[in-house]
Amino acid sequence: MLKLTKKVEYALISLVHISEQEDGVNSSAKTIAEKYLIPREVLAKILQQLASLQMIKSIKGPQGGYQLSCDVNSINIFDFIEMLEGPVGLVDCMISHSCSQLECCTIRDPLMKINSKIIKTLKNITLDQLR
Amino acid sequence: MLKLTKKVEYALISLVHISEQEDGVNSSAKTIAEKYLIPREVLAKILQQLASLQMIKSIKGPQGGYQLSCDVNSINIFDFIEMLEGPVGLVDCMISHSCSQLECCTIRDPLMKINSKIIKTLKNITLDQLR
DNA sequence: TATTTATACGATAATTTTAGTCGTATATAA
DNA sequence: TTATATACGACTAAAATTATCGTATAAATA
Repeated sequence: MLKLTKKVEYALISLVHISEQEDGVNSSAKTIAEKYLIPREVLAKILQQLASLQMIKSIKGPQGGYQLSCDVNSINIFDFIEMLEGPVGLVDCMISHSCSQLECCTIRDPLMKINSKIIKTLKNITLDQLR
Repeated sequence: MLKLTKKVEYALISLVHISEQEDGVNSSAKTIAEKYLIPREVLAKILQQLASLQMIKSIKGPQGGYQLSCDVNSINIFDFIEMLEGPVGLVDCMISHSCSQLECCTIRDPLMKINSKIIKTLKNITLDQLR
């Protein structure tokens, strides 16, 4: 609980890697996977998702791979996580407004405050700060 | 991801409930389970764990149940979570010092800082603040 | 133009974590 | 003695996460 998924972890590592390449240099899924010991297929899909989110652009064919196509200093970690994983919250009712406890949990309000603080923490860090 | 478990959720709801009872009044697992729509057996075990952690004391037999036996204002949420679920961290290497990425993830240091901030947030809130 | 390298993507499988159930034992109030 | 309640181990189910497989497509280059 309270953990990041491997998907987010792998995505962060990859983005940092890609953002550290010099202009015009491609990073392929294979290269990154081998360097950071990430299963190739898993990483491939994550990079595809990052590409569809316009964070990186793909170059097909031999010598192909990915290049950065966003400002890593203008994207915060919380937004990044939600782009990859969808809505995030400490408990379901922060996300979906549906509460399995019919009269709704007595602790919702305080949990919302904690939730906000955690989100604030994550929003205050941009991707370039991971480099 | 980044979610509390139902176990923690149920435990918090129960503790708040129990802490709101007048002195000498017992709260049974059945009562709490029914009031908050929590599966009885699941709740029973959580309450047993809270009892073994000395946070509540159990009274067996008819009219039995649980009573508060700790200072809810001296226990913070982070410690509470770890008492119930064990070590908590954004990524495994914050907990076990083992990193599946042999040369260790390039993003470990910045993640540790984020981790610390989240822990600090949780440590700054005591259980009585949920009431 | 055939070959190699690389991305694209859907389907599915395996694993792990979380959540819930069942059965039986024990204590105690009335 | 009976009903009520906790104690606890074993087990099952469900959900989320992680990993694998197969096939298609694009493009560089020999």
